[in-house]
Formats: sequence, structure tokens, C-alpha cells
Amino acid sequence: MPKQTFLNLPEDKRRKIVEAAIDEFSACGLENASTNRIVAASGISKGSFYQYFADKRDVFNYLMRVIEEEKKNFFRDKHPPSSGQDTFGYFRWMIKAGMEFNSAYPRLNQALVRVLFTEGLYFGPLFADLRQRSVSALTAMVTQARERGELDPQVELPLAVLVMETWSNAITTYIMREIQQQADVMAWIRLPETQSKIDQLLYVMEYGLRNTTPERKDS
Amino acid sequence: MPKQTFLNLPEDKRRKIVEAAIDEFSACGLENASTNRIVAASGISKGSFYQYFADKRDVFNYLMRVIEEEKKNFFRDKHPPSSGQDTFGYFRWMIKAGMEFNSAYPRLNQALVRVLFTEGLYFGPLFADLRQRSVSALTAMVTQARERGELDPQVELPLAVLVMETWSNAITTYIMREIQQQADVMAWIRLPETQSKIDQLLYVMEYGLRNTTPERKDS
DNA sequence: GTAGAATGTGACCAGAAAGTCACATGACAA
DNA sequence: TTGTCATGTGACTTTCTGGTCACATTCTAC
Repeated sequence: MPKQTFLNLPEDKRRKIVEAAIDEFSACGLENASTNRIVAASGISKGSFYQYFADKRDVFNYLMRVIEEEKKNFFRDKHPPSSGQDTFGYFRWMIKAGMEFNSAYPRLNQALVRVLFTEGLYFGPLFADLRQRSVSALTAMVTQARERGELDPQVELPLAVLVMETWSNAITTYIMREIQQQADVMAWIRLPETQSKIDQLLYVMEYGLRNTTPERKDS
Repeated sequence: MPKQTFLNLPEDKRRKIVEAAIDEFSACGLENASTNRIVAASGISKGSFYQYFADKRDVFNYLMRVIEEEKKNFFRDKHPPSSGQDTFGYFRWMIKAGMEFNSAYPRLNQALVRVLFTEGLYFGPLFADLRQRSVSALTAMVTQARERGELDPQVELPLAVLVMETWSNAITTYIMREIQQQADVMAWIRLPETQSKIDQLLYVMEYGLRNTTPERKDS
């Protein structure tokens, strides 16, 4: 919730501030970010900053809101795969669409991932609602899978959600780590090797690591 | 590498400093830890601190060395399960032994996990060697599994390592999160529910989420 | 034009950080 | 007792932080 003065600002000035904040957050995280540096990098005065935002948390929340909006738009435009699809197929599609989105806004995403995951805030109380939304979406998906008989009946529902959440997070952080070293991120994401890596990962999520082909000895 | 003066210190004074450092690191992480607070909590003077250690990083490295030593002892005493065991069984044993170890040193482990994972240092260059050792141990294990035909031949070796690493880390952070809220950690770890949760998780790692019993339609 | 509101500014404040250093204390040897 | 050396101390410096505020500038309505 930035103040009105910020929203009234000319587009390019606003952008400059946002860019500076993104740089700062992705370099230092939330706790260690310095308003002084953000101010210096964006070429505004200290006083102006506090006329736009309450504090650096406020800036971060604003970035969160922006990216959530963008993500919504992105997923709305990108039509989900043909209905009648298997739930695992749908999850695979979602993961890949998420990857494309992340690579479309690499710096912004990097800042958020850095703060949420490597600063541990994702699991903290601050972003409990964000996580709650993500978990309940996954729960809906898993419930559907169970109803369709796609899910191993031995696996309890919350566990399946945990597995999917873990992989979703792991893939996100993995992508973000790669993005730091890749020149053309979009190209890298669409590389057959990259795609096949993710496919394999999701294959393991579905079928596990164990070789079940020769004979299955249940203990 | 604390200085000799620290190592000459009487046992209880040394312990007090270590405890204070553990508290500080687990509460604030490495970056945000304050030597001032550590000094105040351990009842020594600022000057003494710098006579014992170079800086807070030095303290942290010392804690790392201590825990590594303890872990080595712990695993040496706890005999691995009967040989001839399946690799997945061995991994399962290792995970559980690791859990027991973590619950035996909950505060120290919490400090390290907090710094390594939630501060993202585990993936940074600072602890690259630590991670390297862990990855190469897993690689050896996976290679053995492949040779024995236990590993799904469709899964590439580095991917299997990644999967195991991810779960190992996920379980560790999960345990640490729980430990913060549990009174009797050891009891909690040995609870049938806890054990079964971990078992289920590792089951999913082996066999995946998908229901393969009714009929297997390969696409 | 001119009044008045909105916006912009950077010197300034208090607090905390890491790290230093001249000095105090204590232990032991001669 | 005296001298020497290791250990202990906290006031001090420097540098940073988030945040404020009296004042300057710009914009808008008249």
C-alpha cells in the first residue's frame, strides 16, 4: 500500500524506484536491504521516499502485489491445456507455465524468491496467507486426482500436497539459481535439455526413483 | 579457527559463549547476528570476544566444525543396518539417523539450518565444499543403486542425486520447524505418527505419487 | 499575476553496528 | 617484592541504519 503520491508519479520515475528496490532486495534480501541505497540508486531524496512509502516493507508488499497481478494476467492469457487432461499433466503444465513466467520477470522474481525462500519468510507468519492460498490450490488439485483414482491410494492427501509444494518450490529456486548465470533466460528455459530435466523431475514425482520393471517384490 | 586464548578458557566460560552464539545465530541468522548481543549474553567484554575470535564468522565456522565432529561420532557409534540391505533402505536409515541426531542437538542444529538454508548460504560459494561432500556421498549411493538395478533406468544419475538431496534438505528443514514447537523433541521424533510421515515421504520418493495398480497406460 | 496546497529536499537525529586500544587485573617467575 | 607477560575491560571511533522535519520548489486554481 504505497501512498497516493507514489501512484501519481510519472511512469519513468516510478519505474526507476521500483528497479532500484528490486536490485536492492535481490542483492540483500528484505532484512538487510537499505532504504538509503534504494534512495541513492533511484535518484530521489530520503524525504520523498517516506512520502511514497511507509518503509521498505511497504515497498516489498507493493512488489508482491504487482507480481501477483502480473501472474494472474499471464495465466489468464495462457490457456490451460485441453480439458479432460490428467491431473499430473495439468500440474506439469502449471509448473512449466510458472517457469516461463519467472523467466519473463527474472529480476523481480529473483528478489521475491530470495526474500521468501532464502530468508525463510515464506514459512513465517508474515506470508502465511500467501502460502495458504498456494497450499489450498494444490489441495484442490490433489483431491481431484484422488477422486479420479490417479493418486496412489496409499498416499495420504496432505502428504501429496507437501510433495507437490516441495517440488514446486525446489524447481522455482533451481530456476532462479540458473537464471543468475544465464544470458538469455527465455532461450534457456525453452532448451530441450532444460525441458527434459524438468520432465524427468516430474516423472520421478509420479513414478518414483525405484526400478519397478523387472519384478515387484512387495515387502 | 578460534584463537588459542579461547581454547585455554575454562570449560563453563567457553560453554556460555557458545550457547550465547547459538542463541544469537538461531534467532537472527549469520548476517544479522550482533557481536554486541553475543558478548552481552555471555557476560564477557567486547575486547575479550575479539581476543577469542576474529569475528562472528569465525564463531560460526567453529560451531560448524564442532557439529561436524559430533555428527561423525554419532554415526560411527550408530551402526548402519545389516549389510546386504537395499540402497533405498540404507537411505531411509540414514535419514532417520540424521533426524535423531538433529533432535539430539536441537538448538545448535537450528542455528546452522537457519543460516545454511533460510539464509541461502548452503547454495552460496561459502559452503560449496560442505555441499560438495554431501552431493558426492549421495552420488556414490545412487551409483551403487544403479549398479544393483534398483534405480529406474529411465532416471539419469544426477537427477536421482538432486531428488535425494532435495528430500534430505526438505526433511531437515521440516524437522527444524517442528522442533521449535515441540517440548520433548526426542519423543516427538520417535512418535509412530512422525515416523510414518517420514516413511510415507520416502515411499513417495521410491514409488511416486501416481496410482499404478489398476492398469498402466504408457503414453 | 498570487494564494495555497502538494511535492521535493538533504541536513540532522538517535540508535546500533563492528572493531580498536590504552589501561587494569591477575598469575607466575625470579 | 618486583618485573613480565597473558588475559580482561569498556569507553571510544567510525560507519551505517531508519526516520524526521524545517524549509525550498513546483503545481493548480483563481
